[in-house]
Amino acid sequence: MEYDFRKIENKWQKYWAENKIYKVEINDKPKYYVLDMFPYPSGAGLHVGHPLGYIASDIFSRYKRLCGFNVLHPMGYDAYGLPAEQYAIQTGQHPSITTETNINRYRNQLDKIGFCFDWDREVRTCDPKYYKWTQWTFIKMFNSYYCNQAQQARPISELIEVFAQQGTRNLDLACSKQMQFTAEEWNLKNEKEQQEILLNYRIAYLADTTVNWCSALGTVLANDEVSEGLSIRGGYPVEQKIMKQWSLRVSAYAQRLLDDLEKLDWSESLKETQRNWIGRSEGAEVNFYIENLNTELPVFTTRADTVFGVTFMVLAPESEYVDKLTTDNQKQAVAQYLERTKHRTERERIADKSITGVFTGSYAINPVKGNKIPIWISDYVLAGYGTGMIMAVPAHDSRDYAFAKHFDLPVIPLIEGCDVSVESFDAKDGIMINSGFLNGLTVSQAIETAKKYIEENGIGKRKVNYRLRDAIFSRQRYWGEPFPVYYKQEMPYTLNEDKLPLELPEIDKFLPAETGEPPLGRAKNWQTAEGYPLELSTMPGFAGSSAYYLRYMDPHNDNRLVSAEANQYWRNVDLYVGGTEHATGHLIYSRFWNKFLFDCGLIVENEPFKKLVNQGMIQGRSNFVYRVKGTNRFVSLGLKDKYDTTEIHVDVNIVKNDILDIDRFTKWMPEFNDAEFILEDGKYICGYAIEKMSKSMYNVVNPDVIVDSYGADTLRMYEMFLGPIEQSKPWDTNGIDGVYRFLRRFWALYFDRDGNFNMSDEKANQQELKCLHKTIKKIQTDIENFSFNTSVSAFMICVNELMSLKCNKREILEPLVIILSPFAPHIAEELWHLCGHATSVCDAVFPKYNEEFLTENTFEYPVSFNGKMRFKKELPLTFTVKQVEEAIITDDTTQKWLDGKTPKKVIVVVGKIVNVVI
RNA sequence: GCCUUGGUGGUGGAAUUGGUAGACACGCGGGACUUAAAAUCCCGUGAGCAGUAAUGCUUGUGCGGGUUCAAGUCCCGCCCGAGGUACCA
Repeated sequence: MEYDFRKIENKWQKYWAENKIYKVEINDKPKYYVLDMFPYPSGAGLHVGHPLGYIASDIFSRYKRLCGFNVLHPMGYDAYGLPAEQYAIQTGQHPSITTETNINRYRNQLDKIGFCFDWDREVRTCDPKYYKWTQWTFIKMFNSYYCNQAQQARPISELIEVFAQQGTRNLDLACSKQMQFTAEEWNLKNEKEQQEILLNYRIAYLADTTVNWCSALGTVLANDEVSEGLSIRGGYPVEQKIMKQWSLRVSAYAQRLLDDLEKLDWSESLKETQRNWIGRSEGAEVNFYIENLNTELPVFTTRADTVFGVTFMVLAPESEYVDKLTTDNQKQAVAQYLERTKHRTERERIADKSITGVFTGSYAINPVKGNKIPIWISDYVLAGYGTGMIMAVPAHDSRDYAFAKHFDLPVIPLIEGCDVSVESFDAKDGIMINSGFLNGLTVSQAIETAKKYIEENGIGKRKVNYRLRDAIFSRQRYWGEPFPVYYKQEMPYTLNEDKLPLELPEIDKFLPAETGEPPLGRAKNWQTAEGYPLELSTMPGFAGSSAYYLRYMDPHNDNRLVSAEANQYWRNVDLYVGGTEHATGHLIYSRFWNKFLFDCGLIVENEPFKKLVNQGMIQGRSNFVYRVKGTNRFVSLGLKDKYDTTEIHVDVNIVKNDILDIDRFTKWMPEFNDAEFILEDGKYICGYAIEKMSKSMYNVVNPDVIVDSYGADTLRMYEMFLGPIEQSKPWDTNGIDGVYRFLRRFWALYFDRDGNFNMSDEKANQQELKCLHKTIKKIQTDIENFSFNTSVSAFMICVNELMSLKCNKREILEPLVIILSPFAPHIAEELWHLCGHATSVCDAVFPKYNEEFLTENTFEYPVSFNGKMRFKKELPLTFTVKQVEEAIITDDTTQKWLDGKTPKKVIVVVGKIVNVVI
């Protein structure tokens, strides 16, 4: 019987769906949770790169299930997003319709690949039943503060009580800006004033913040949504602007996010990316006395040792101290400078590195040296980092150096023997000079000594700074979760939980309102029953994706985010598979979100994703044809140098193994109808290039096309065979035939010459058993190591061997079906049923290998030695002492190493590798 | 600049973690079957040299050194690619 993959795949996909084979419930087996990053359903549908990670996780899920685990492997959709909204703006079609259509298309494509998802647990972030819990968590965050002493989020009600009793005394709280007040002061404040203060401590808070404003998109963006001054989506310019926005106090969790990375089984590079993003730096906050303000201002430095070399101070243009420090005669110059920097976008600032700045007119006093130093303003200092002001040490910081040279400020070298006439000396080694009590120390000693001095003399304190900022949580868009927030006396209050979900209202147009308000400004009656106005912004994309993994545990629960029982059982994700592009976005937010819920005692695990595997990107492999200029003649790749040609992208779907299907090409586009061809060896060979997979390059390969012509099992195995899962690689169908052939050969093992299903019950011999057990062992270790490309090879070797042995024995072939089933579930299911089983192959048990069949021939040799060696000559399966001796002696290096001694015990494995013992 | 990764045939990629480098697959060459093609199957395939041949020898994992009986793998110094990050004080 022929291997009819269409028939087989349709049959079993239907069977799986109808019988809910992959439905999971809590039971008494051990659990295993495998999660894919859920997709944003874009209009373009899935391309061949998307399923790569899904296939890997599917194989793993199926394998774990065969090993006796109760495997949770759900799927859903990250359904809020900009493309649907932009499409809505252009066409007027409601984003929910676009989203629904796209989801259906995705589902259709996913179903064809034969995944073992439990679709009963599907979630969509735009579903009110789902986002009810996103809003609910937001309310929790609004009603919490972060206690630095306990390193934990706590209810805000607790803080209100403390304020009423002791004010801010003895408190160490995460906040937007340091505040100090007594209980009396607190108690005298009115409701609005108290609410204002509380916003400074809430984990979800509303505040004036410097934000990335993208006017082309009409919304603010988070740091991870901006790269090099351009928005990641769309590539529009982004500028810095101060706006009142919702933020999440992620920075409070910086240290925990950093520390807990240690426990995670993630790739080193991903952890490193997160460490960089969190950006912990240890240093000190040093107070500088400001003469004309009669006050002290702190600056942050990691180089406290260089305090004797401070020759000026620099303030960020956005700093709140700019006004206070500007003296009357500098007012105009400063105003001019601010005007200029304000209108520069982030991108311009990066592109144009010319040095700019202006003197404020004020001076500070060096706390160790007592001299007067001028205070400048420059945009090379960032308002959002440290205190927005720096002490400049031009001799040992290249940026300060450039500034000093440009404005002709003094440079004082602090390290013995360094030459600062042309550039600064940034390295942290050498012996200190010109530095008072630090003279003669090494730099690292000096840093420590200086910090100690600063603390002991009340000049400042040790301080740890983080680069990680709070996440801006408002978006001026329509297609997102509404905030469960209303305003009373201009202060935000959250809705009662029983009002949730607060559903997204209908609006007539999806553009911002004429008033300049976000789109929700167009909604009618967007207010509470009492008539208080509701928040007009919506939440960003990461709101819905931060805790979706919890919702899968208990997706239909309307009373809890997740029941204690379900959470106790499923705990957290054992294996998370997805792209590395989420390293500084989703994967930080999700960890933060999870830790917050953990602090609230709502969930049992403090990290969401134990093990994480990043699948590589699949790039496109474009094909080209070469048109002779000014004609409609096309010349094959090998001959193109003889002509003057233009390179034209050609649809990769009409090219096979770089050979152009001429017939289809002429029909592809009208202009090619009468094309002529200059062939080589009767074929038209196309050129190729590796590029991003995109429509405009005609290199998008749709998985449906592959499934149609080769079947889902071939697609699955081929995607795995392509190379290591973490590696990026171009999609290249050149090898797919090999995998297809393998499956057909595999199929043929189970059928006799006449095409009848045929297995014998005869006992397997040693060789057949070895072949099987070798394969079981290899596949098992490969799956556990996520090395799927080598697994596919192992199957190929196994089948080739069994074919040459003409093996048709049940004892061998039946276990083989089971170990193949994670990779090619359809063909395995068919064969499993043909073997006479009534239940699905996924309920079988992964066979155990027997080491006995794998090792042979242990041989005792009468002399002494220690170490490892190998034979140059291969030994036969059975051999004599003499043969061993000969084998050893023929090997020069071994002989040299033996140095006249003779081994005592020689262990031979499969005639090859030998352990030799003294 | 800093951090993280990689660099192996014509191509994608293997290598039990220090033990016959190039598994498996593609491609290519040769053959069988066929009227023919497709499909299928078999043989060969890193490079170089010698031989009628089985085979033998030399060389070979980005470059240069080192450790070791033995290095793609470990150590030192470079070169190149990919990704992350960057006026972060």
